[in-house]
Amino acid sequence: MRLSTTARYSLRALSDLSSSPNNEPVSISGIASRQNIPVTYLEQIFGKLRRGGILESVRGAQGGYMLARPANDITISEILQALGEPVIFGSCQTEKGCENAVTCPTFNLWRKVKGSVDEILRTTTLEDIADEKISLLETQALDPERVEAKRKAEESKGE
Amino acid sequence: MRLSTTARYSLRALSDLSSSPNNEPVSISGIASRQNIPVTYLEQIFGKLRRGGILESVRGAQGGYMLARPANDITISEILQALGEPVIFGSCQTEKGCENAVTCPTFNLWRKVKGSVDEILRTTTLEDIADEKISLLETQALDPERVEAKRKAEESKGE
DNA sequence: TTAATCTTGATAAATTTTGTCGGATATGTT
DNA sequence: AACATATCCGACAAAATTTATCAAGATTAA
Repeated sequence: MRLSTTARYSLRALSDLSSSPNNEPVSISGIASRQNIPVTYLEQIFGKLRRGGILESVRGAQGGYMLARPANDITISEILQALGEPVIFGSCQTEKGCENAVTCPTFNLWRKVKGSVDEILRTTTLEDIADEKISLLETQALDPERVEAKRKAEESKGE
Repeated sequence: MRLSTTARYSLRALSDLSSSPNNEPVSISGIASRQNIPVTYLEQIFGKLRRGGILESVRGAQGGYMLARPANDITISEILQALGEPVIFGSCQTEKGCENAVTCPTFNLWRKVKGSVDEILRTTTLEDIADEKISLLETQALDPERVEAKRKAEESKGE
């Protein structure tokens, strides 16, 4: 269960893009060199993002890319969707689905996990990550080590 | 962002294993044929699970595998860990980590997502999935389509 | 002893991801 | 018009990962 580098490149590139002055197209080569991403690879990615309605482009000299909408109106979920990187945990969750979902013991588990992840991705916008608006408290509350420590504390209390 | 078939095979196989009468070792070939998993592949997987403390084995004729602990004491998180399938979303979350986590705009996002997923995997046991104990209500509340529908309903209400 | 079964390591096949290349098209600037 | 800067597109290549197979060995019940 991991995130592709395509997705990571994309978020970094979009973050870079959205932190530059608006209304002016930004060239791929600039972003690529600042973010240390292969130019030709980023071209492909931006193509997808454009076709997916995340970016708009201006061709020709002084051209480049810009956000199709304000950063606070673009969710991470949309970005991943435009990249064709669906969040899938069970085979139940592929396009064609899985005929034996009813009897599959893991169906509900993956449904729950996917729902939880989707919830976060759908409520986080590009602006949030560009401005690092995600509350540190919020992330700490979910920090595995802290949760584990808390669990153990309660466990030993109950004994 | 997807789950490997190794992980899916494993959960199905373990689910099969834990639903058979205790104390008796179950052969790989039996599980493989019931669950339609390549025998030799399942051998590899069970090897990892044994070394990871999830399974115990009995060699020789009438031998096979059995759970090293009660099913309600084995979490999904542990299983994935034994398989060497860490839940990783940012490069920040690899073993070696990522030196620029402090300035990385996506660090907090992936930390939050990972925390949320880990929380579920850590609190769900093998028994839960074998018995399908995960509440249907719980999964429906997180169903993407329902959440989306709800969101839209509230949106149009507010206009 | 024999048959069943796990154990291990190497390797092969398949698939996916990541990255490259060549050329086409568009457009501002000189 | 000529040129420089860019996006655009499809095919391809390289690398990595996942999935699967194979062969030979070790263990043990019957």
